[in-house]
Amino acid sequence: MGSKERRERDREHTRRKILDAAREMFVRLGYEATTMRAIAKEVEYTPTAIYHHFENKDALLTELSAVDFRALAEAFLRIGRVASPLERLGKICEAYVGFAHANPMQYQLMFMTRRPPDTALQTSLTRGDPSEDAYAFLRQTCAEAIASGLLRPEVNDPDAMAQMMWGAAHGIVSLQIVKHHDAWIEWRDARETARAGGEAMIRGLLRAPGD
Amino acid sequence: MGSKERRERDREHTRRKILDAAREMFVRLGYEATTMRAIAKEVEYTPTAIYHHFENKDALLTELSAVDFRALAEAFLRIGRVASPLERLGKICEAYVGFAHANPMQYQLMFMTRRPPDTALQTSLTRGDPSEDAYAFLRQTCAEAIASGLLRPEVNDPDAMAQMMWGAAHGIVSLQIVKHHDAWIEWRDARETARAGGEAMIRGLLRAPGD
DNA sequence: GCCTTCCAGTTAACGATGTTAGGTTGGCTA
DNA sequence: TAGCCAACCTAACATCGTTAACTGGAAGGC
Repeated sequence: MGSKERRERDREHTRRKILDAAREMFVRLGYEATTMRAIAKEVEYTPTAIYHHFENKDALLTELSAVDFRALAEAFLRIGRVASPLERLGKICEAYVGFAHANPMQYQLMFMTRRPPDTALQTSLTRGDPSEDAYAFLRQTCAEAIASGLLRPEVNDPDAMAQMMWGAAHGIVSLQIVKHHDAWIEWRDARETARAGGEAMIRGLLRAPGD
Repeated sequence: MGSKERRERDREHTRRKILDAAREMFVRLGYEATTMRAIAKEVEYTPTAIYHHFENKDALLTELSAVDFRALAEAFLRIGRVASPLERLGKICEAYVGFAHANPMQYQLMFMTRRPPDTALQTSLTRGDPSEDAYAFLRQTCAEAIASGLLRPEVNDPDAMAQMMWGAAHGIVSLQIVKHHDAWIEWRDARETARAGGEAMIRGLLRAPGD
């Protein structure tokens, strides 16, 4: 006995090896440029062996992305609940841009690539739970900011506000990921730009003083 | 005589046909999904014939993108110079998001796809000239806004400000292009979100009243 | 202890892709 | 009229993701 467990462990082991190799190559070369054959060679298997562990190339990406989404949500969770919603919003922006800066390729796969509509991601991640879903965390913070009464009366929709804040941060980092080679633009540091942009946007949402 | 001109006209004609077919299919199916063979079939040529008019598939995309970049710059030019820089900034934001909304696939190819560092785009478009370069137009408007003295003293860098504004608009529209299928987010209308976000950001850059 | 079953992994192949080498043809120029 | 050149074609190459069919050896039942 115990053999079944060992088999299962072995299977999990090679599965892990494939996943690790795929991650490394996706990050280094990009998704399109890494080949199933190259991944197989890296882990010293035949290309077809991968298909015994994953449905197809996209499934590799999907599984890796789920890990990254969770990592981002965890980075948000580390911000904690101590600060005021407005302070927290600034820290979320900072953490988000820091994540993108540290993992540009993962970021590209997570937020800059159109995926087929229904991947296994749906089932793998619990949506709406702020501990696993970064958007839910952001949205909740926006809702608290609105509830605090510090914001202008016309900003009363947590989703609209979350999408505004997310968009501002995402736009700044993603433009640089795509275009930072275009030397005809004098690019400023993305983290600094995002910080200033986030601050400006929050300030612009604030109820005018003495109102 | 005149035959040389006719030949040239013919060449330009088939070149145009190829370009048109490629544009239509890129927009309808996306860049990766449209095939040189499919384009060739559409214009009733052999795949190899395309290579007599364009270096490769990427060159098709590059040439089409140059047209789109010019179209965007023209849309900006139509805003004119009448309004105050701050008003103009709002209109730029509106025109930008409108363009993205009207041509999502082109937008994706222009601003959401990493391109090889040096394409022929460099030579085809005059950079820095606001009449052909949308970024230059935006930057100049930011510079005028700064010069107007209405903004906070710490915002004094036209490039940083331009990248902030651009990023905010780009982020909101590009997130929706990539993620609007993810039904677990209650997406708000991108144009409305971008309008409100742009307004908020400009307001947040303003010098505090009575300062 | 033997026989069956299962399964990780293999070999070989399929169809599709972007692209190239090497013709062929038909009109222009000298 | 001879030659040339540009436009286009046929055939093919290397590579891609993926599938069908097999193999070898261990697991499990009798």
